[in-house]
Amino acid sequence: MSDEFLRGATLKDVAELAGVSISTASRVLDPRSTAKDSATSKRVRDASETLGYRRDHAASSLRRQGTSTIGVIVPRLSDAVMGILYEEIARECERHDLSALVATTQDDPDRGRQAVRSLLSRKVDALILTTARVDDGLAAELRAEKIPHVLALRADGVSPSAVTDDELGGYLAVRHLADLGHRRIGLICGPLYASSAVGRLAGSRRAVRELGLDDDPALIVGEGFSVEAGDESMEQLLALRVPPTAVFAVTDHAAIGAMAAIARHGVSVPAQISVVGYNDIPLARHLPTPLSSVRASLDLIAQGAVRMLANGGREDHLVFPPTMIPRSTTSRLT
Amino acid sequence: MSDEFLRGATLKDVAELAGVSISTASRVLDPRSTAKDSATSKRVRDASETLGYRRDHAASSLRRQGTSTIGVIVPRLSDAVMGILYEEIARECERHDLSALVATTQDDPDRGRQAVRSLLSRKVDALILTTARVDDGLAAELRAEKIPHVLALRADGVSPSAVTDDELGGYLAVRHLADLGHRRIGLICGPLYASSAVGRLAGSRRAVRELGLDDDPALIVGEGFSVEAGDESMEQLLALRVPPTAVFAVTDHAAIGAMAAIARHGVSVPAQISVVGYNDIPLARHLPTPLSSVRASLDLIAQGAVRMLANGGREDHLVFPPTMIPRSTTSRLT
DNA sequence: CTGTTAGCGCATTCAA
DNA sequence: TTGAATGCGCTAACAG
Repeated sequence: MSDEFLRGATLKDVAELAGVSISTASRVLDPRSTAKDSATSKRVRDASETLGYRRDHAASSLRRQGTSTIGVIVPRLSDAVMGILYEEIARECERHDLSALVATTQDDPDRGRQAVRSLLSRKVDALILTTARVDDGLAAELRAEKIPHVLALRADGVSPSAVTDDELGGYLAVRHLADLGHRRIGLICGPLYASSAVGRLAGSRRAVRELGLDDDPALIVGEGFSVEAGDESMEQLLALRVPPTAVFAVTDHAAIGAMAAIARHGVSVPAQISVVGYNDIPLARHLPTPLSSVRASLDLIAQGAVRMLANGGREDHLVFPPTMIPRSTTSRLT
Repeated sequence: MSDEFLRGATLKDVAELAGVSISTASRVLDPRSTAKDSATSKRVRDASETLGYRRDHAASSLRRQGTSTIGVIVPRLSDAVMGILYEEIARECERHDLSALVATTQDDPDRGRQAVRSLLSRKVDALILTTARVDDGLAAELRAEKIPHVLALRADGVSPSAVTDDELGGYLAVRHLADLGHRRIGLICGPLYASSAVGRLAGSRRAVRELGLDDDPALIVGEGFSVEAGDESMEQLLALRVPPTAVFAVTDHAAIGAMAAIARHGVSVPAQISVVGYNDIPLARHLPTPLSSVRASLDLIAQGAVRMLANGGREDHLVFPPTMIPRSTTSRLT
């Protein structure tokens, strides 16, 4: 084929082949306009086709201000929750004729700023951050610089956000365990820089108080979302003089880690210890012992976040109610 | 602050504030040149700092041909293996002063082409695909159009690639089970459009033949990488008149699904059925029953793929040897 | 509806 | 070392 294939055909090439001016070609090929079926229009499209023309995204977005793409910042992609959330966001973007760009931060505030810079340098129209920290003013800076953004999954109470009602989720989890007769419930918490972790803890604490459960500070452990964190935290709980009969973990991964620790100690789930996770990732229902979990609708969060950006409207703070999904890791205290 | 913060300061703004020409500012701020400490140089950097200048990636890459970014195509990001692999790729890109852009395909060839177009339209310098299919000529098309690319994880035997020795991995898995005395081993396969799945199957078949194991076609089932696929496949295996005493699953996720099915049938792992997975994802060692798995070095694959692109060299076909990691889901046949 | 013209922000010639 | 000028590929005025 011609070299156009190599370095990519330009609008000029297409225009020449179709025998029209560059601007006509540009107009015909404009994805926003509906396809006309005039003769010239067809010639241009044919030319574009045979040359394998691809609009230069850089040049295009340089000219018109705005790229129709939104930047997404996540702590990591190796975490199923974040992977799923990002996919949902990308999917929703597509529906709005937007594209998505990701950057990861490893939950490091510095890398968070770096990610913002990098995405902004790619001229994204707006940002979705899933990395908001209560101890870091990144969102405030974005507000100060008037950079359109939405917080997802984790909020800061100020910037527009789409989250699940983590407080309610935490409450439901402990409530479920209490309904099964458990009075001594371990809480495996996430990092307190994440509003989601804080909310889940607050909710479970409320349940403990309201229901008059065993309120022992030693039952509150952990500060990570990961399998490893859950594993270690559970070890602490099992080392207690009086271990809990049930555990609520801040994420499904932490719950899985907790179950690993429990298994190592020769204790059985749910016969001796009940476990509840959070997020209801697809894996949860397919574990050897299907995991009871609080379902957070990542799809709704994603849709909400993208829509707030797309509509430009002020829907401000979306909060979706979670649902307790009982499975096989929770049972009545005997 | 000034409006520069809003729409982003340009090189012109920086130059004016520093009292130099645009080209001088451009040169000083060129990330490739080492930082000079002349007076002007410092003034420019200060100006850039106070204005919060961010180079316009679009304009920059429009001018010089090339964006120093590579496009990565994965089937999905909700799969831990792909998430991890992408993160490793992004990390390695950073080391080479490159950036990475992802696109997902859901393992759909059409969306694969779409992803290529989209990435190419963003003028990536090269592509890494983890979605190569033996039944689809996408890689061949890239070769025809002379688009620099490397296949990772899955290869087509022609385009440059970085993979693990899947054949060997499959062999090692079955070999491990045979060493434990198992003679009737179930094979939960992946989709045969993926070279990785084909290789693992071939390797396990070789082991079956070489070691004179029970060679029953009914023992070969499945065609998916997912938890669900593993679950369903295991159901088939358990429905056999004479079920296997051990199972090798094409991925850890499939293995987890298999264990879920096994548990539902009240059968125990590894006492009654041994299970081996593939990839050794972080989760594997943290399962209630730690999963025996064949470790594939995703980091090496990622590094290899990026380096082949960065060095531009012809390292062609990198194959990394996998390692069998025995844990608690496999035990001697009693 | 079409073509002409003028930049978008930047990197790189070329002269000084 | 610096600055003036040019154009990357494209879209948006504008005028016909």
